[in-house]
Amino acid sequence: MEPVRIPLAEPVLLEPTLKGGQAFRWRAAGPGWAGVAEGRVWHVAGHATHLAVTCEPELGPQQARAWATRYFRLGDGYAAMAARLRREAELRDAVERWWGLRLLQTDPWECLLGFITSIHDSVGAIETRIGRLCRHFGEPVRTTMPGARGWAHLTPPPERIAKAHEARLRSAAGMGFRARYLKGAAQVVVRGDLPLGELAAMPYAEAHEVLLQVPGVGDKVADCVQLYALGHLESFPVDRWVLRAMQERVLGPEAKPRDIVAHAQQRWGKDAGYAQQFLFHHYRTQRLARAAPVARRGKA
DNA sequence: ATGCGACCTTT
DNA sequence: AAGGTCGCA
Repeated sequence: MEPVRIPLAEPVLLEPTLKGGQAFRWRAAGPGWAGVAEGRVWHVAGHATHLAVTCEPELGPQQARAWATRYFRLGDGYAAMAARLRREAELRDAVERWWGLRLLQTDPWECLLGFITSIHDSVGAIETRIGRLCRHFGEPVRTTMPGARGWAHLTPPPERIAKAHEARLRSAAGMGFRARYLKGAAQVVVRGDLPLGELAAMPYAEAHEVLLQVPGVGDKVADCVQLYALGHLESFPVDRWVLRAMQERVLGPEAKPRDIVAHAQQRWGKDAGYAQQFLFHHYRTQRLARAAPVARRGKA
């Protein structure tokens, strides 16, 4: 399949976008990135001026283009958003350094599964765990995609997880205490009590309340699903990194997650989600780079 | 209402 | 020590 070329108005920084904790199934593959999403294996490469996309099973050019346009949120008016955020003192460095960092629009179930799996762990461990989960419970598909050649495994649907044994989710996938959450969430979805298809059309606050009823979903996971799958761009997921960044740079050490969300949403509105992504990525990469050499000596 | 420890496994 | 959630003081 000839790659579909998609012209870009603004650059897309693939590495921080695909490996920055929004999705967990992308790997470096030759000149670009290979990943599994929405029942297919994808390969995406790109530059400042265009994206080149292929997939298996193959898709027509218009459909592949439509997928990439949605997945990378190419219609968001990136330049205007980034220009607005760049005027904010606390965000300026982050926006300039990571111009081209994008928000993804992923599948709601894959996203929910990913962020329940992510609870209390590091990105590397999360990717390993999700890989194992998919290998053991997901449908295998043969692929010749560069970087993924051989067999890939699709994300197991809620029906599959709902009937899996919790003990196997723990041992085979390494899910630990999250096994109970994930199975519970899958059961809620299968039962029809979490209308994943309808959430995007609901207002932020309403969808948030619905998501909080799901086992394993608290404020942070709900906000991740709302931001990365439902297109609720005012979501502002507060994890350890964003908590530290906002406390250090904006609201002081006493600020609690609730205060931070409220502040971000009233200050940045529908740009809050992008603001969070810039802040998270900038702060995290800085801190990891600075902490790595020191960490070997012991506690900081 | 607010705060704190437990929770599985892996990096 | 790690991208939280839950349940109980």
